[in-house]
Amino acid sequence: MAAKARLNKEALVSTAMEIADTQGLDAVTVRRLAQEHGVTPMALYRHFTDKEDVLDALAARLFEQVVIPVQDDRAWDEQMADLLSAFVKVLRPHPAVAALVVTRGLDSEPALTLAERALGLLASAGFPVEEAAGIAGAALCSLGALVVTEPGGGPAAPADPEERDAAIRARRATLSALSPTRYPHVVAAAGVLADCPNDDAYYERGVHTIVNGMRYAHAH
Amino acid sequence: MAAKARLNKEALVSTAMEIADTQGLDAVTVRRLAQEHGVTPMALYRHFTDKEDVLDALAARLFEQVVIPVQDDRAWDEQMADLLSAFVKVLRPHPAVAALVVTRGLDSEPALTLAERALGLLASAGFPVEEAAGIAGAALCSLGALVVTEPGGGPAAPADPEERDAAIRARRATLSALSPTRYPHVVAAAGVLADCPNDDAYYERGVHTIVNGMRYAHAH
DNA sequence: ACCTGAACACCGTTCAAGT
DNA sequence: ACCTGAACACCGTTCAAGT
Repeated sequence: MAAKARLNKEALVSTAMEIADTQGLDAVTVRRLAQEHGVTPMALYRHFTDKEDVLDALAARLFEQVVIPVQDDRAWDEQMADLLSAFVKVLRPHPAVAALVVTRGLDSEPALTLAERALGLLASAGFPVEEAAGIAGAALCSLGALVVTEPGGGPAAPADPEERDAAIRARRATLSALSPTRYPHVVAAAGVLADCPNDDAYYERGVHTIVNGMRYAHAH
Repeated sequence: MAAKARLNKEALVSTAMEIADTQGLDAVTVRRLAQEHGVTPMALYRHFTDKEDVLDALAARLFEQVVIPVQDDRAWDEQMADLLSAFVKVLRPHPAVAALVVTRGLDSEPALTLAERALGLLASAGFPVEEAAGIAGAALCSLGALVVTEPGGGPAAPADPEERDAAIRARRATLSALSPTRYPHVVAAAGVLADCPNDDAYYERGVHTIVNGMRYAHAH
């Protein structure tokens, strides 16, 4: 990662992504990013106006990677499920960065292409614009929230697998030690709550929950 | 806010909440908190192990305030809607702190009393434990995500109303200026997207979307 | 145009010390 | 037991300067 060519924005975002994935979002630092590229911190300010701008670019990179499924003649809800699944697929490998999606919303240009598609599907279903906007925004943010809670996710992620497992064990122990009379269901679910199995089934359920909520709103 | 009595944990959390609400989450600082109580930064470390611990306490304070509705003999889904509404009611005045709910999950003791109730309702409906745990966690986090996107919400909130309005105007201008051929639906919804009306109806829809997703999963 | 260097006003946190 | 004070290793960002 030594300074080879000229300082490049895309490359900077890429290493920011790597740092976020491995050390958590808090480790993404102007100075750290500069150092990783063998350059002075101030050199970054030629490509970003702010640190905020760096994080915006990081979130935008996520949206860029979404492979938006081609439009076909299936029902709107089936296509919506595919669209949301494509989004989740991109978010899952980057739980720390998913927090940015939740807190920053859909400001970048790549995010808007995704939003455009979601709004289009809702419009084809007959939703009024105001309702569609609220529903689409909520859906995308909720999916972000789903991914953020991935074990070892979040802004201050313990990415070290050993440390991660220790944290999960500690959590399960705390939950199991709760009063079974006051928290019967929490204690019963201690195992699942401590290391909630954020597997394919978990996310499929999340997507289907959201799509079905849309179906419900559609049917009044 | 001068130093009167001895340094008090509850009072510290209260001023942390005020700061978060008015200046955003980033303004919540160990040094700032100490200064506000007329005390040295290190004095806080008698009440909190970490800055993380301060933020955990801040999130916990939110869960404490939730007035959990008393159990009655209505259907599980109606009671669930009330429970989630009670949670949203507490989150709404504190959009910046809601981000902590999303990223930190349900670790505190007050959060677990809320989770216990949600799990109980799902169990009474006949959901298997693993599924119930995933659904309940996702529901609460999603509601947090809904509130975080409140205009002027999020960790770096421009709480100054004048600045907030300026940001909204700027966003609407950007969205309206997009290519209407590439982003027809986004442009059409520019007004709503820029200052999405996070009113009662918006949150009611959010709650109902989630509850109905549960109903769907229940019916397979 | 692109990058450096020194400086400033902040952070969280340590360690040792005071009362 | 509770708090202070000085210090350390970090931040983001400014301004002026170099090539």
